[in-house]
Amino acid sequence: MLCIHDAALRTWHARLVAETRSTGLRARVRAELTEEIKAIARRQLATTGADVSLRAVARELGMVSSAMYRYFASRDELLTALIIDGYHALGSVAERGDAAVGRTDLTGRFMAVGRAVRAWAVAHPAEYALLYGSPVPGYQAPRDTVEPAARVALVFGDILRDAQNQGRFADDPPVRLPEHVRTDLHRAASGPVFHGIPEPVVDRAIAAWVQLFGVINFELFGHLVGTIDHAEDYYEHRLQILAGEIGL
Amino acid sequence: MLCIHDAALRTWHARLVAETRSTGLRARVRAELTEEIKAIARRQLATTGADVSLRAVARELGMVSSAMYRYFASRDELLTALIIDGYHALGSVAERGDAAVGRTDLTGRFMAVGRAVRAWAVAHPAEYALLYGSPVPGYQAPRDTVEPAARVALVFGDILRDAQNQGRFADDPPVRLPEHVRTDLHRAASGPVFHGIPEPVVDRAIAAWVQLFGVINFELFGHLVGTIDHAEDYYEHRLQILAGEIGL
DNA sequence: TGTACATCAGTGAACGCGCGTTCACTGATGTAC
DNA sequence: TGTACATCAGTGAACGCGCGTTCACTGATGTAC
Repeated sequence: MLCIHDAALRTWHARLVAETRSTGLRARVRAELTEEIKAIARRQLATTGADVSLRAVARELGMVSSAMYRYFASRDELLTALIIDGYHALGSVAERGDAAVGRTDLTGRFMAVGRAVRAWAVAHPAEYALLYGSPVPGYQAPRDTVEPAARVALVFGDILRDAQNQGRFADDPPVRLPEHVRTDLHRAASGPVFHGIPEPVVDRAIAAWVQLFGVINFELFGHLVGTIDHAEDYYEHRLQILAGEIGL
Repeated sequence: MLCIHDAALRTWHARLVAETRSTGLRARVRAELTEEIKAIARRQLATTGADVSLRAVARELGMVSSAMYRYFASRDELLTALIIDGYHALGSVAERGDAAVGRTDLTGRFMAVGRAVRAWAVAHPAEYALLYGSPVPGYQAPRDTVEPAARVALVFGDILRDAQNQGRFADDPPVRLPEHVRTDLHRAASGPVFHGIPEPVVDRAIAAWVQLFGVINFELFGHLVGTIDHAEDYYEHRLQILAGEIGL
C-alpha cells in the first residue's frame, strides 16, 4: 500500500473528487458566470459581428478585463464556445421541430425541421452568420465544433432513413452519376448522417439542404431584397416543393 | 453677356473642363493610385476579412495614412468601392462565360455562366465573402452597389429570355403558387432581370440560382468538408441537373 | 514665353479610442485533519 | 469544532499594439493671362 503524507497531494486529490462531483457552490457559480459571459458575448455579436471583445464583455459584466481569463483562456476559446453553443441550439430546435410531428408524416417532419432552422436563423441572425457566414479571418475552428455542427443534419438524415424504411425510394429510377460525385455520395451514404440511404437520394437530399440554407443566407444577407419580399412564404413554398423532389 | 473677372471662378471653370476631359497627367496618376490602393486592400481582404485598414494599406504603399483621404473619404467608402468592383468583376466573368458559347445552346450557356461564377469565387474567396457572406457589422451598403450587384443576374435572365423566345417553356404545366409567392414572382417577372419570363419558370430559376450560390457558399465556408470533397465535379453535376430542371 | 496664382498630393504630428494578454496581488471560499 | 493551508475569483496596472480621422503644412504641378 502506498502512503502519501504530502498535504498538497491530498488536497489535489480531494479537488479532483469535488470537480467530478461538481456539486459545490463555487462550481455552480462558476458555471452560471460562464453562461452569462457567453450570453453577453452573443448579444454583442449582433453589433460587432464575429469581433467579440473580451474587454467589452467584461465591461458589461462590471468586471475587469483580466477576470475573463478565469473563464476562457483566450478570445478564440470564447468564440469557439459560442459556435458550439450555436450549433447545439440549432440542432436542438430542429430536433424539437421534428419531434412535434407524427413519425409517419415524412413531408411534415421535413418541413417542420426546415421551418425550425429558418426560424432560429431569423431570430438569431448574428449567431447564424457566425455558423454559416464568412469564415472569421485568423480563426481556425477546432475539432470540437465538428460534432455539434452535424447535429442538425442528423435530424434530416433520420427522416430520410424513415422514408427509406417505408419504401419511399423503392421505385427510384436508376441514375448515372459522374465518377467523383458517385465516390463522394457513396462515402456520404456510409457516414453517420446518410448511412443506408441510396446515393441518388443522398444527391437530391444534399441539394435540397443546400437550397434551404441558400435561401436563408440570401434572405439574411440581403440578396432577396427587391425580389422576394415575403421570405417566409417563399421559404415555405420551397420546403413543400423540395419535400416532393426528395421523394418524401 | 455675363463677364466674370474673378480669377478664382475662371480657374474653377477650367478645372471642370480638365476634369471632364480627364486626360491630364495628374488625373491619370490619380486614377492609377486609386486602383493600386484598391488592389492592395483587396489583397489584404484575404487575411483580415472585411476589416480593411486604411493604415495598413498606406503602410504597404509606403505612404502616410492620412494620404489615403485624398483618394477615399473614409474607410467605408473604400469598402464600397471594393464591393462595387467585386460585383463588376463577377458580372464580367459571367458575361464572358456566356458569350463564349453559341447563342442557341442554352444549357451550355447556363453552365458556362455557373462555372464562371464558381471559378471567380474560388479564385477570390475573400472578395466573394465580401459580396455574399455575412454582412459587415456597422456597414450599410449604399445605393450604388445595387446596380452592379444585379449585373451577374442579368446574364442569367438573358439566357432565360432566349429560352422563352425559343419556346422552351411553351408546354409548361400550370402551377398553383401560394398568394404571396405569386405576388413576388409576378413583380420579379416584370423587373429588369426576369421580365417576360413566366412566373413558374422564374420560381425554378431563382431556386436554381439560390442553389448554385448555396453550393459555393458551403464549399468556401467549409460546410462540405467531409461530405463533398470533389466540389468542382459536384458543382458541375448540379449545374447539369439544374439546367434540366429549369427547362433549358 | 514668363509670371502669378490656384490646385493638389503627400507629410507629420496629434487626438482619442480600442484591443488581447500578462502578472503580481488580495481576500474570500473551501478542504483536510 | 477549530485551525492551517490550498485554491480560486477578481483586481489594477501595465505592455505593446492597432485603428480612423483631423489639421496645418510644404512643395510640386498645372493653368490663365
